Amino acid sequence: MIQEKITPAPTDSELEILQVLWQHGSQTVRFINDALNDKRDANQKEIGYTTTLKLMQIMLDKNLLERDIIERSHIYRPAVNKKTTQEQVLRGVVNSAFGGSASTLVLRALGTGDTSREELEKIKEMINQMTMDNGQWTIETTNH
Amino acid sequence: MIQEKITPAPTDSELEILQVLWQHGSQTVRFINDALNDKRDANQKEIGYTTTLKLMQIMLDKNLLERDIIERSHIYRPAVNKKTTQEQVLRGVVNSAFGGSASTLVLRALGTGDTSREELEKIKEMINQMTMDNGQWTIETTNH
DNA sequence: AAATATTTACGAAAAATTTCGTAGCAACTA
DNA sequence: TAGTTGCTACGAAATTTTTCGTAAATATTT
Repeated sequence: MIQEKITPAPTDSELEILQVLWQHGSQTVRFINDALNDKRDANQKEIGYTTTLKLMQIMLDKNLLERDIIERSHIYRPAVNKKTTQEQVLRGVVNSAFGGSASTLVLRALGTGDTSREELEKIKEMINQMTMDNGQWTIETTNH
Repeated sequence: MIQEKITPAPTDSELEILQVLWQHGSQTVRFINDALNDKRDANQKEIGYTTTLKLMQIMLDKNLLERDIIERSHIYRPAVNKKTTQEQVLRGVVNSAFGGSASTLVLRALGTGDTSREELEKIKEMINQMTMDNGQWTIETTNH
């Protein structure tokens, strides 16, 4: 489960596109653009179609996306792994805002109150199951 | 412990400066600039003094910093709370990379293996101590 | 067939962020 | 005092990220 090539960390807009693809699978530019605009506040200006298109072409170039051409329409899919990318983003945040301390980030995240009781239980259980394998904590990854 | 004014989320460079100030207290531009360069990789180009100066002047303007003038030298201090700011950053990341799910972020952060056994224990204990107060999880905040 | 609509390519503008050069002022040094 | 050093102010360049306009190709509709 290693990232094949080294890809630059996605920008914020790129992450939004990746999220839609991770959630909905391979899709057209049109679908992505609609999805992005749907979840926008109504007061915000819509993202133009060509804006999303251009962004996705750039991502193709950066190897963040791949695509198939079907009937003149391009179907894009993520070229990067969700988990790996999230970890990459997290590393960046831990360094830029938490002085390198992942546990401080966790404490802070738990403290925001956005976590439900069931999720807290899940997290506790996960901590219990974590094991030290060759110098690294590992855990049987379930799907999240 | 509420942020006095609404300040825009700090940029990455701004966060690095804030971290130095949170850690070392009020300091001069010179001190900050040295600190930033110290923790840089040797292969990277040094950050120029005026670069840091300008950034801090911008931050002053944005109300991210305040300053005193002592003997012609300016002493800067954070104008934003560390915890509040970290939560603000976290909210952004949760939305941009984790589809709004704080618990997924926590799971991911715990899974990176950057957390020591003691820290995991601390986190477990914290989860146990968390209580539901008027619809929000809260915890007696110790210092982190 | 003509008009309309959809789609991609792509240069370039716009916006946001980071970096630096220069000037000016005060203090210290030789 | 002349020269050097260290500081701030600030415009502007450089870079990165985001957005859009226009053109070209192909399909769809009337």
